[in-house]
Amino acid sequence: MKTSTLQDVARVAKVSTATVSRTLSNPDVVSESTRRRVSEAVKVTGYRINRAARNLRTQRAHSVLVLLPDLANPFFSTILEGISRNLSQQGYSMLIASTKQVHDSGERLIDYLDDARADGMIVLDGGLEPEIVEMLETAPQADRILFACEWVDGADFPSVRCENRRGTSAAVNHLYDIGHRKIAHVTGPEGNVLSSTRKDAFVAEMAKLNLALKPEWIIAGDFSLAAGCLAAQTWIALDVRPTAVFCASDQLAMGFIAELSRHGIKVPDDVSVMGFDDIDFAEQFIPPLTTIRQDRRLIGETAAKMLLARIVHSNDGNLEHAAVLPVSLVIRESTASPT
Amino acid sequence: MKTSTLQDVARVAKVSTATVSRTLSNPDVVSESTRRRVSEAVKVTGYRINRAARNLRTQRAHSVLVLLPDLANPFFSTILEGISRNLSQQGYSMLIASTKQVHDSGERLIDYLDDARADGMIVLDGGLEPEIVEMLETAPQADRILFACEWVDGADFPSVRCENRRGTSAAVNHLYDIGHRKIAHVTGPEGNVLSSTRKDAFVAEMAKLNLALKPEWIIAGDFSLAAGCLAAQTWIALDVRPTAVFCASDQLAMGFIAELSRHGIKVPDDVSVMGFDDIDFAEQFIPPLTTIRQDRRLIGETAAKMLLARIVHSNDGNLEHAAVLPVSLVIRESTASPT
DNA sequence: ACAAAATATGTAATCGATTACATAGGCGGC
DNA sequence: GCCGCCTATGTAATCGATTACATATTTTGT
Repeated sequence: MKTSTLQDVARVAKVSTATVSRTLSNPDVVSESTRRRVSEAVKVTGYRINRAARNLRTQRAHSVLVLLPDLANPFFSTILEGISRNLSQQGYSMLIASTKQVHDSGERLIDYLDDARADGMIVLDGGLEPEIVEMLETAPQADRILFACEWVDGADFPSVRCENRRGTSAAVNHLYDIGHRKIAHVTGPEGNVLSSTRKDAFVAEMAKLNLALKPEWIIAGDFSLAAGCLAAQTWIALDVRPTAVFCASDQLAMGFIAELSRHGIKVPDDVSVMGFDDIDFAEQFIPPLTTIRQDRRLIGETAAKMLLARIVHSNDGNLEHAAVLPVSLVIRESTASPT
Repeated sequence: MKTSTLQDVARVAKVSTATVSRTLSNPDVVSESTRRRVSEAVKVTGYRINRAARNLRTQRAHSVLVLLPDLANPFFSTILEGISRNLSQQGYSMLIASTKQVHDSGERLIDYLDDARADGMIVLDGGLEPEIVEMLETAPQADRILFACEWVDGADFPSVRCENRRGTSAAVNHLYDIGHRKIAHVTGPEGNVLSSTRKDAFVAEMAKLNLALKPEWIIAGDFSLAAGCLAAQTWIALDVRPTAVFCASDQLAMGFIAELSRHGIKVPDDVSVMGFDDIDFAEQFIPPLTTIRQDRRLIGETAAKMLLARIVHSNDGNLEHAAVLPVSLVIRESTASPT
């Protein structure tokens, strides 16, 4: 049973292929009666559009590439869900690749756009190497690239972000409000925009509250559980231990707490610990994690919406260039007043 | 700057498009000198193949759809990484969709294959509704559908699985070996093949060891953290509390332990708890989780390899139909001898 | 009632790569 | 020197949908 084509439908409905095509993509311009005949013929033949043919003719791939730093990182799955939901509503498919892998395989990122595999690209990785960013910026398809969550300083791509500064300041203020005066910060990876944004905001907020901040209270990490463990060891070794720790990610916070617990140090009794992100597990962690919540599904949906707008009205000047999404403080049990 | 086509390359190299195409896809049949001229012309023109055109002509999408039960579930990300790695090596792209979403949007799953969007499908969801399974089975493209991790009882799709029975028996034996005689089991969701396979294996192993097994020691769950919490409440309420609990997933085990901890019950001091999967977080959990490890990346790679073999040699009878991948017992700190 | 406009449909070119078939040239064998 | 074979390349049809343009038909305005 070969799949049937527009021709087959046309034959059955006794009209031209042009009419069938119009009926399907722009029903208003055909008469009621033909519309019915064609619909009937579509049903009879079991016609399915051949996307390769349409893509060739329309010069559209009807799909979008989503680029992750690392597929195995669960942080991104909810974002993907948001993206996917929005794309599929509009008849677009979602391609996934990881920057690591693309890089390893020697493929050029821009190829996905160049070779008509994807109409646009959502990049969830602000850590692309400068020469790759340069390549993306100068590519003719640069206006169909959008950054989400992370971004690249100095490059002018449209982007979706969350309120990193406000989230950081809310975190510091929460700790301040419940009585902490010595607060440490575990950062994300060196060179990452989120890391530096949150670190800068942290320093600024501490200054604003007139809190002392020793250099060694800023502990370098990299968003991972493992880095959180290391950071805990660093904290343990401090002469003066801050009574509260604001971590740049929930995973860091969990690793931090896990390591403390191995040393018999209790959270929040002995030290308060906060994360950032509100990943699914944060609520189930022991203790449940106080954190800054990002609506990851919304980030995904917004990114998809903005990118599709650019793909569809590529020449329109009135396109939103940056969306900043709200975050919120979620107080659970990993923070408490110092004793 | 329009992107250049085969025609452009042909013009520059002063050969026909046929020769250019051959040079690119089958260099052996063209002479050394033309090969050089064409390569040069490709470089000069910056030629990139147009995949839509090739896909149309070759009747291949050069992409594979991966279907998840739920995009937001982190269990799958490493599997995806394995799939993606293997696909991109072979020049294939990875499309992602979730069964939930496809279902909600009223799309038919088979459409992805029908309309030339994807050449094959890797399904990570054994819980598809019977009418959907029926549709997939009877579709002409049924031989390009492969199940991984989960499968559907009664349907005869090629599949990649892990040794669920052996893993379960290893778990029970570990608990037995360290001295437990009363062992409970928290199951996965009703109707899921993994749930029933593991439950049956659990019952069988208990019998083999001549251990008593009260019906209420089999607690219904659904792989989630939340279900683990509920199961803990059930366990707490038991007249006779088993001294060890084997959970059908790591998330269950974590929820279980988290809830116990809220009731002041210590793991492994008061009860031993095991999971299944060895998700990334298991090692960092407090206490680090004893579990059965599945190599999720290998599952993904194997699935991709098997599916591609079917896509490329669709008529070959010698195709592997089922791969069963090894699991291993990982002993950490959530299990100990009963006191 | 007739020109003009609006509506409905058909004809055929087109998107860009692949490939069956045709052809040309080179070479060896007899 | 002729035939056949092999190699390298070109010609042109093809995949299936879209759409500019042409044409036929109906409606509208005066």
